[in-house]
Formats: sequence, structure tokens, C-alpha cells
Amino acid sequence: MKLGRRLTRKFFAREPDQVARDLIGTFLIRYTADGRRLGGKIVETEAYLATGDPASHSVRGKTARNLSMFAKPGTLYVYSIHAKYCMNVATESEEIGSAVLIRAVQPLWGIQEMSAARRQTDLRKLTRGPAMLCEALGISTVDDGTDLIGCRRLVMRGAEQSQEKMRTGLQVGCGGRIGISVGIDLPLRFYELGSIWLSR
DNA sequence: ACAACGATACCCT
DNA sequence: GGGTATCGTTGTT
Repeated sequence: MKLGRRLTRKFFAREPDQVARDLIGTFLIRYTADGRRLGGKIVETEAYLATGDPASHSVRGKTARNLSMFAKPGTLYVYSIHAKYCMNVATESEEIGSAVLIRAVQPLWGIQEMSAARRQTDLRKLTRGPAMLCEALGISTVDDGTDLIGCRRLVMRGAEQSQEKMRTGLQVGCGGRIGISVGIDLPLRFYELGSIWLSR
């Protein structure tokens, strides 16, 4: 697996649906305290808009909880739900409350560690959902507000070449978002077509 | 101080 | 596909 460059501030400083689409096929990597690598390929994301999106946590403006959505693009927004955690990355620009939810990852590195963290040996159930992947990677609200640009412990990297995506036939599908009751008609969920690692 | 509620997932069927 | 455990955030007393 050839990794490309770390994703830049500029990458995240775009509309959340653009970022969500382009994140498919990139790599999410967590380095443990002893330097081991956990993570894999991002195969499913959802965009949450700053305006006109009733499902977005930023819909009622800035609060203590969603502060990281309004931080610099590339900032991690981690929130708790149902006694679990979900991770997002802030997009566009500071003071604009938009983000991309990471929904599913294809496990590639640190299978042993992630299985232990998930208390789960079935690979298909390791990172197949936003809360699952956070548990597998050891991400919680202590990571909220982390600036991904320049963070040593948590890294997002591109594929080696943008052409590589085309050559390996990675195609991105799009549809309505999952697990919410409003704004489900908006085509803001993105996923790798044909992937067996999606949340649903 | 407290109760309701989720951008969930698990454990059944 | 349905019921429910579980807990931080939020809005209401």
C-alpha cells in the first residue's frame, strides 16, 4: 500500500460535500503510543452543511459542544452519542460550521490492536460505522479540537497519485444520509462503490 | 439538579 | 427489521 502526501489545510478548506467526496479512497492513520500504525482506507463519509441543513449540529449556531465545527478546516470534531463517539473533520473556514462525518473505514493496519479495542474478531464488524471506527482507533472526546494538519498521532493521507484512484477503478457513489430524521433527502453521503466495508 | 434525547450498534428474530 | 442499553449535552426547573 503506497501512501501519498498528508492532506493539507487547503484540502479541507472547501465545501463539505466536495471534501466528503474526495476523502473516499484516502487513508486514516492513528499512531499508538509505541509507534504502531492503526487504521485504513476511508470508504464512507457524510457531509454536514453550515447552512440549510437541519441535520447539522451547527444548525442552531455555535455552542460549547460543536465549537470544533467552527474551528480551522482540518480540525477534528468528536461528539458523543448513545454512549459512543463519532468523528468529523471541520471544513470550509474558521467560523463556518460545516464538517464531514467519517462513517466507515476499510481496515488495513493494526488489525490486532483494533480487534482488541473493539473486542471483536470479525473484520467486517471492526470499523463499519462511525462509532465502531472511533472505538477501533481509540478516538474519543479527548481528541475533539485536534488540528489534523501537523498532528503526529492522527494523520490523513492521500493515495500515492490521484491517477491511482482512476487506475484501480475506485468509483464514488452518492446518496441520502443515514441515521437521521431530517435532511435525509440531501445527497450528502458518499461511499466507495462495491466496497464490502460500508456501514450499510 | 434533572430528565429527555440522539449523525449508534448490538442482539435477537 | 425491531427493541434497547448507555451517557454526554442540552434545555428546563
